[in-house]
Formats: sequence, C-alpha cells, structure tokens
Amino acid sequence: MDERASATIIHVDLDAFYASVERLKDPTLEGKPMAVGGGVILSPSYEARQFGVRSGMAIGAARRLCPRLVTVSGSFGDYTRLSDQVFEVCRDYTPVVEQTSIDEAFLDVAGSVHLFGPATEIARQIREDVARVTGLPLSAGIARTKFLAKVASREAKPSGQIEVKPEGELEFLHPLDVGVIWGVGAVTRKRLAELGIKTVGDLAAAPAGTLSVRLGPGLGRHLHALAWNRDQRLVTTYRRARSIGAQSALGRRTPSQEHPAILASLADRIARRLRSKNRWARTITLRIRFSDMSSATRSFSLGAPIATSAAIHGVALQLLELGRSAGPQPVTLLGLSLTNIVTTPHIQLELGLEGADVNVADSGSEVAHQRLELERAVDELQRRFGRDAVSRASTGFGPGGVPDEFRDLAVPRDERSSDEDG
DNA sequence: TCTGGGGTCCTAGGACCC
DNA sequence: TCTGGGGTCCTAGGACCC
Repeated sequence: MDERASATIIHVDLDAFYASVERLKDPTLEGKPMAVGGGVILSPSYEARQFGVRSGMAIGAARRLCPRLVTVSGSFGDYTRLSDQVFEVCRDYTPVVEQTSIDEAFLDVAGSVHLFGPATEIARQIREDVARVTGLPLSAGIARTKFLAKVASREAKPSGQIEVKPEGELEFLHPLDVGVIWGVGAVTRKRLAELGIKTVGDLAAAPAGTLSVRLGPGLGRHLHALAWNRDQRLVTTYRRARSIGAQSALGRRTPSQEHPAILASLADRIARRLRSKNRWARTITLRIRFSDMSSATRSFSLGAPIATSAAIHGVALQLLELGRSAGPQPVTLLGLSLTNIVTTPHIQLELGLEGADVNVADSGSEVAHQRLELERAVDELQRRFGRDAVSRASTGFGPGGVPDEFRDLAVPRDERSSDEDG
C-alpha cells in the first residue's frame, strides 16, 4: 500500500473543553453535571449532556432538564493559554498542524511515522502527553481523509481514539447518522429525512441529481462526495482570516440612544485586532437582531481598506440608520464584521509582483491563488526583516487611491502623528 | 434568567462591463 | 423582430460550526 493510501491524518479534539478547564481549577466540580456559560450554555460536561443539556441552549432551559446543573462563567484567558499548550504538544510530533478552533486541530503525520511509529501510536502518545502536561482529556480520530478523521474523533469521545483503516472506511461510515457529517445541521438533516435519508449509507445510495435539486448543486455534490469519503482537502498550516468581527447582546432594556456608543466600542475592538495583525478591511457589515430574534444585515464596501476605529465607526453609524427599523423593536444585538481583508496596500508595490499596478483596495478582483501567494510573501518578508522594515517601505495606496472622505483616516498607523490612538 | 461571541461558506439577484 | 454570453462585484440572507 502506498504512503498516501494509509491513514496518516489525525483529528484531535479536546473533550468538553471549557468545562474540563474549569474542573482543573476547581476539582470539586469533578463528576457533577456542570457547564460553562452565561445566558447560554457554552460547554456542558458529559454528565450534563446525559440530561440533554447542549451548547447554545439557554441556561433556563438547561436547568429545567437538569435541576442540579452547576454553572460557571467562563475565563477565556485560561482557555487560550491551555489551548496553546495542547497544540504545542502536537507540534512535538509533526509540524503539519492545522488548528481549526480553540479546541481542535488536524495533524498530518505522514512524515513522522518513521520517527514515532504508526499514526495510532502517535495519537496515543499525544493524548498521554496532553494529559500529563495540561490534565485535559483529548480524543482523536485517525483516518485517510480529514473528513473521516473528524467523524472518528467524534465517535471516540470522550477520552478515546478510533482509527479507521483504509479498507474499512465505508463499513465504519455508512451506518452512522447523516448528522455526523460536518455541514449537516438541523435544516439539512430535516430536508434529507424528507427524502428518506437517515444514515450516511442512505446518502451515499441516493441519486446525486436528487440531492442537487433538493439541497442545491453545491451542497448536494459536497455531501454525496463525503458519503463516499471522497475528500481531497489537505492539512494545511496556513489559514488566512476572511473576516474579523465583534458583537454585543443588548437585552431588551437598552435604549437606542446608546447604540452609537456600543458601535464605537465594537469598532474599537475590531480596529485593535486588525492592526495587531497588520490587516485592513474594505467591507463593513452591521448585523442587527430584533426582539423576535429575526435579524437584518446592512453592509457597505469602501473604495479602499481601512483599519481605524473612527473610520469603522463612521460607516457603522450610517449602516445603523439604514437597518435599525427593519424588524420589531427593540434591537437586542448589534454586531460588526469586516471582510475583504487585505494586508497593507504598499506591500504589493514593494514586492514587484505581477499586478503591482493593481490597486490592493480592489483586491477582491484578484484571482485567489495570486492573493494567497501575496499573503505568503508578505508573511515571509515580515518574518525575515521584521514588521517595521516592511512598514517603512510603505509608499501609500495603489493607483485607485483613497477616496477623499477617508484619506485622513486610512493612512497607516506608523505614518500618523504620534498623538493619535491615545 | 429565552437566546453568547467568534467565525466559514454558499446562494441569488442586480448592476455593470466587455 | 427580437434581444448574447461570460464575467466580476455588491448586497442581503441563511446554514453551519465551535
């Protein structure tokens, strides 16, 4: 059997992550039905799950299912710190670690088996190391594709591991509920049930045409391929953020006069994060949720990317005017997110890449791989010469220029007078 | 004690361009 | 008399994930 046909992808997933961390801090929570959450359940322990408590559930509803439920409010600083430790352990075994959230990652260990033994053994060692270093329970799935590795880790929970050998893939997969497929949620599951599709095997046997009509061509093809474990995705260490956002739930008593101030603080949070990553964004989207939980979005794309809280706030206020009355009052949530994220515009000129005369402000029109190459090159330059050296090379925007109304706000931070930004 | 906060990806119609 | 075809971008909405 050739190398690629063997199971060398490991999906690692921390069990009830936030809840497990809280138990490390307070051992008296051990064995009790408990959950991390405030307003809604974020992470229920396995004991709580036995009562039907799920993440996303309102705490009141969870209490009705499980009156003895102990709830703890979260401490996110601890979560990110422990998460970092866990993935450092993973990197002791392979450099190819793709973290997909705070508590899970894909590992490709094809290049590590000659050092550490078969993938199953590596997974076992990682779980052991993680338990020793952090005290946290970890589950793992080992398979030939990312999709199947993830399904396997889910089946292995809590605190276990499952290897799916290449010759046993469909036997493992087909009896499972379609809901195990990443991308099948409540709505899709219901639509599939209407077609008589309950298991992954049912899905595999369904005519692709029927699925496309019912679910749309994109999703139909995607799910059908996964049902046969056809998944070409590689484990990649490089992930580029596509959006950055912040939101705030308001409750029912927040008067609308406070909305501008709330938007200002959201804009501020986002601007800080953008600048800490040396990123700019060109499209601002405001999400408004109303008293009946319906929501509306309003968005606007600027001619050039911005990164200051004043600029973001200015656009957000306009969007608020557009959308504030699109649903039943009061407004119960405001969220801002920025997309069309680019690196600082001068980089393209500096690198002399093909398309140097393309305005990065309009980078959405570049083909995807060019953009990816550019991002990689930028990261490499910054790594080699330091962020400052690259910033000093700034020559401003491409020929598209900055619209006059944003010219003042869109100047890179390094070039602003020192009394800005507090 | 009715509903957090951070994201990704897809679809669809219309404007606009060649 | 009848009305192309291909493409990108923008905006709004929705499903889904942790």
